[in-house]
Amino acid sequence: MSPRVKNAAATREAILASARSRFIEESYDNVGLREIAGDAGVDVALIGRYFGSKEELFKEVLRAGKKPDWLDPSVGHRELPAYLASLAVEEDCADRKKHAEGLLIMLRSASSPKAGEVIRQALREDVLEPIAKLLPGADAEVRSSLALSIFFGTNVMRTIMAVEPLCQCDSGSVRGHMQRLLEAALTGDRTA
Amino acid sequence: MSPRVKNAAATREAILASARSRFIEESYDNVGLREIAGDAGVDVALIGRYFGSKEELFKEVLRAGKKPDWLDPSVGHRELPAYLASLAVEEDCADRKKHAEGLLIMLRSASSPKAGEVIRQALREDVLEPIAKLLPGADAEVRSSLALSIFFGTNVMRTIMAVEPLCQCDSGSVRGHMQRLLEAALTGDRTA
DNA sequence: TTACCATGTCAACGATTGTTGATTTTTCAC
DNA sequence: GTGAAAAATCAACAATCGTTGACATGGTAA
Repeated sequence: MSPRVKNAAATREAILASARSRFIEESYDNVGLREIAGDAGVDVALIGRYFGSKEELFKEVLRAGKKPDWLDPSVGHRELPAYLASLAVEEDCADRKKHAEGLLIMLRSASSPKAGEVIRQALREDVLEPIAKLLPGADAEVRSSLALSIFFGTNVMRTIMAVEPLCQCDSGSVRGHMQRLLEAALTGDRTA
Repeated sequence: MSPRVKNAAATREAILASARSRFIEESYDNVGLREIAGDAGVDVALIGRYFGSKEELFKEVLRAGKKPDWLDPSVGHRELPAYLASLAVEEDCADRKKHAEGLLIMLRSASSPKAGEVIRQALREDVLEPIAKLLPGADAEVRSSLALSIFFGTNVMRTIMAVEPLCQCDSGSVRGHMQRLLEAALTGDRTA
């Protein structure tokens, strides 16, 4: 077959985009390099040439999707639950949707030996610590982790387990539930 | 090598036990039949003979681990949060530990195409519906799903993502957090 | 003992995977 | 236009996987 037009930057970007799309919908182990290459309209070997290995491609997908300032510092810790809840169900805002996809990528491939360590580090540095820095109190890290538990838990049920009651639920309702749970997670009060 | 003692029931059980142990600690795709057979001290081919295929072996692991009456009907829906919270951290009670392991198996392999459908069905029939049946109110299924979201979420963070603040946390503390979140999930009140 | 069937082992298949080296094609400077 | 380098393709590798059929071994009833 006749080779495609030559544009290193563009094909690299195409591979990266295809990889991201695949990793959003399937686990690290269940995504083949040939699928990614096929989506990008490129031969498999190019992935090795541009990214070295599958693991490094995955690393690059994570790195390309992250934004250091994703957590708007202007949001006080009081508005954080609503903010994180909207992050989970927002379809309009491209930024939030992209960030939610990034978390979904981590969730999907979390139990893969190859991708696991990369994910754990990215989760710690890019997600957990920024949230914890916004929280007052001593056990900020614990509550930050709990908040992410809420996010991952609902995403497991909705996206991976495809549990109908939570899938068919309208976005507003889901957002309400998540906000309530996030408030319980972030404010460590024991009013009970 | 000289064949082992011949005991069909025992070796079948040994394979099942080894498979369960492996599936608790690794994803469906990352567990090889040769590992399972090795743990059981058995040739790989025996797995095929006794269980047909890897997928059916996995199905059998799930089926063997389930208990129809795991949710004590005597527990009122008021005590349910504490009951489910203890399920997550209990190390003493063998029954609860076993059931928690079963949920962990589902969580670990949830994003595997082969095991996914089996898991979704087992989760619906054996976990979600029993909980929902115990809950009063109209949206019992939704709140049941939310409760399981809490369980899966914290387990993702603690076991799969290995997030330190939640791992090093003492069991009592984790149980307290989970109970608080489960109460928020199960009682759908909007007191805010 | 001897025949027989259940039980267990061995070896290999076909398919798929990530990866690599050689080859071809395009692009661009001279 | 020509040559060299970048870009892309092709072909094949080695490893692993689940699976299967042929073969060997054990227990057991006649």
